[in-house]
Amino acid sequence: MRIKDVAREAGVSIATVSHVINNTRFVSDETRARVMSAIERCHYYPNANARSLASGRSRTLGLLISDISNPFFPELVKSIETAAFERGYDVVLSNTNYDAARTSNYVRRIIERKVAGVALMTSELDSSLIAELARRHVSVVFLDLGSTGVRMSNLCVDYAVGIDEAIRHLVALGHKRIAFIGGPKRLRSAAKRFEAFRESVVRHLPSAPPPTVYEGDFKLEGGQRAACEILAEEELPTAVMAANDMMALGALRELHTAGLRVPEDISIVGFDDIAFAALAHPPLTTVCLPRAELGRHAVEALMASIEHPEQQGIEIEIPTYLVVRESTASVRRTDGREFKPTRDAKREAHGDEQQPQQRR
Amino acid sequence: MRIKDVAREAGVSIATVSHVINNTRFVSDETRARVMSAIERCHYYPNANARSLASGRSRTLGLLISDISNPFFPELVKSIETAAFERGYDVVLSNTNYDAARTSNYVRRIIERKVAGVALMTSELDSSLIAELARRHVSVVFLDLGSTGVRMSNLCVDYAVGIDEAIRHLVALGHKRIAFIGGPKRLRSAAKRFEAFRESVVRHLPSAPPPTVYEGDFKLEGGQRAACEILAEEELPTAVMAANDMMALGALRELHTAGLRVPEDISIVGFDDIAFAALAHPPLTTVCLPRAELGRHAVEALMASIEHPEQQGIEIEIPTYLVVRESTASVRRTDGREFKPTRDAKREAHGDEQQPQQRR
DNA sequence: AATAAATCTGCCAACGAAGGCACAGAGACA
DNA sequence: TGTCTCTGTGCCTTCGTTGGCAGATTTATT
Repeated sequence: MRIKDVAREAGVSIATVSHVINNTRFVSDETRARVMSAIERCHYYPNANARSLASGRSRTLGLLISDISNPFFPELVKSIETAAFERGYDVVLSNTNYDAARTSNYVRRIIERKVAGVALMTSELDSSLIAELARRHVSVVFLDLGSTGVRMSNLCVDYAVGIDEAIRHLVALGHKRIAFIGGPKRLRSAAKRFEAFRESVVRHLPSAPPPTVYEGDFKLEGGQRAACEILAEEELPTAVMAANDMMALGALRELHTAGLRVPEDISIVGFDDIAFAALAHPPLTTVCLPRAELGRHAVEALMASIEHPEQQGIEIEIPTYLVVRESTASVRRTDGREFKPTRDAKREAHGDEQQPQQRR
Repeated sequence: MRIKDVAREAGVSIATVSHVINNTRFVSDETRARVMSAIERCHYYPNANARSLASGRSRTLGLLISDISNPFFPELVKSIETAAFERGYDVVLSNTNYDAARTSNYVRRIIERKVAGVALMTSELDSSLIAELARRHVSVVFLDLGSTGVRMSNLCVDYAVGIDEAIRHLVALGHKRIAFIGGPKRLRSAAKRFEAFRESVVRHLPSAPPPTVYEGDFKLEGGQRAACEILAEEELPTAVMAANDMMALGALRELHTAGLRVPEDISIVGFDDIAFAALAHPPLTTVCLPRAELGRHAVEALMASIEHPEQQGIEIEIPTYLVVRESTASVRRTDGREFKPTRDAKREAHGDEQQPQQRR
């Protein structure tokens, strides 16, 4: 069942069969029809490995993330996979598991496979690996990793818009003391989130005392620990913003077991809008990092740089936005009555509230 | 940077280089060392496509699931990917998205790629596709799809053990009226879960009235709808078991908004033990389907059938087990006092309570 | 009718590595 | 010294496509 058999069956040359399959040069309708029917009759499936060898590229995209079981990733992976599928590309998934050795091993495999492009979203990548990918002419798109000097595509998450929306939302609800639970400082994404928070608070609460900041680990436990610290403060904040939803959820749990009611006693805002967020109790107000969109853009950027290797280095900004749910509410005034929210606080955020599905 | 260059650099033949790389025939230590250093000096990365073409097999595993964003899958994918990585295989991920056309497209691609093996866990697979895979000599392992007649490996989830544990747990807590929220009847896995439930109830509550059964959709909404129906009953059950966690979570939410306290007023048991389960409020008692184990076994079975194509058709049972959290408690007696639980109810389940992580 | 310009198709050399076949050289043994 | 058996390597075909080059046929042009 090789192309040769199809050619014989159709009474044409191998080249012609190849060209009708790939649409790579004109073939008359009549010949094309003969070839098609021969392909059908032979149950011919082209050998992808032979094609890749001959053409030098495989119709494959690499996807290098840290851990698919981190609830941030599945949606991203799905959208990338879907976009790739539509373009005839397959996706090979690689979890670095936060392990540098493993990561470099993956990079090697990606190169050996002549993968057409890679989407990267893991901090385990040092510059030598990136240089290696560049040297081997693998198209690369960084997802929120900050530009790395190399002329490669880069999708940049705009943390500021969403976080600013969140702060405005809180301020409109009367909050003035807003604590922040950040991620590990060494991580770029954590730094960017914090910076956006800080600037926004300065802008909207210029006269308020500077917010207290706790360093978390982007995990549930970090949120819980931070919440404990918060609870130990003399004066509690009226709202807490966490740099990601897992920590927000951790804080939520901890504050709850401490007897505080959310949002009546304290408001919580998360970041990412993972599937859990909508299912939490109460459903979490959070800033959505639109991962499906990120994935789509990633594949588009990859395709562009595969097809036009000369014009590398696209930069795209992915905006974030607030999704208001039930973990935020008006701050209670010292006289026990509720703060009267301004109109801004009631405005609906444009989040599309999808519930995660379950079915097999 | 082809093997030819390495051969010249090392002063040996192409064949020798190939053989040191693949460890496929004896090479003297001295020659081997020369080759290794030449490989190093040349920064030689073997071309995976050429290797696959020449050998007829690519070191790739296919993974065909319905939807990675379904919280059931990420852990499974991770364990498969990890096990494959350790054996030098890459994983190409395919989401069928519950779409038959897409699925058959994927099967075609899998064949074209000369993938060494595929793990299947999606119901969008008709027998003609399976036959096609068999004809093209692709090793296949079914994950909980029921034996399909074909002589292929099959990992079978043993629902009965875990569900029986759950029912014993509930009965020990004094529950006698246990409702069941099932999955879509057409799905094999849903049928198996229900059957296990039914048998267990008959065994442990022989004199009780037959439990009421609600048909759900394996999604949050299905659980909510079922809970509504339950709330409309004249006599409420004291416990609800759902065929998966998403429905259990949906029911939990609905019962909660209806003013019922879980577990004080009604107990809930889920199935799967997805990451959400431990984060719910209250944390969900559920039957764990150990997906990491399932994934490991899948890869092992695949490797076995790749290396010994003659002895196909391995069958393995994956046990399930109860994880007791806080959504189940003693039933309240009609006199208002608590039912005194038997010792069985307090026994710790052997679940390893891992929190999902978040970090990038 | 001769010629030029399109159309359409075939031939064949890559692509990079695997693996069967064969052979040189070293040591064993007579 | 001749023969036999290992050991360790090299040569060369093969894997199934792609794509450059050129050839054959048809159609437009003068």
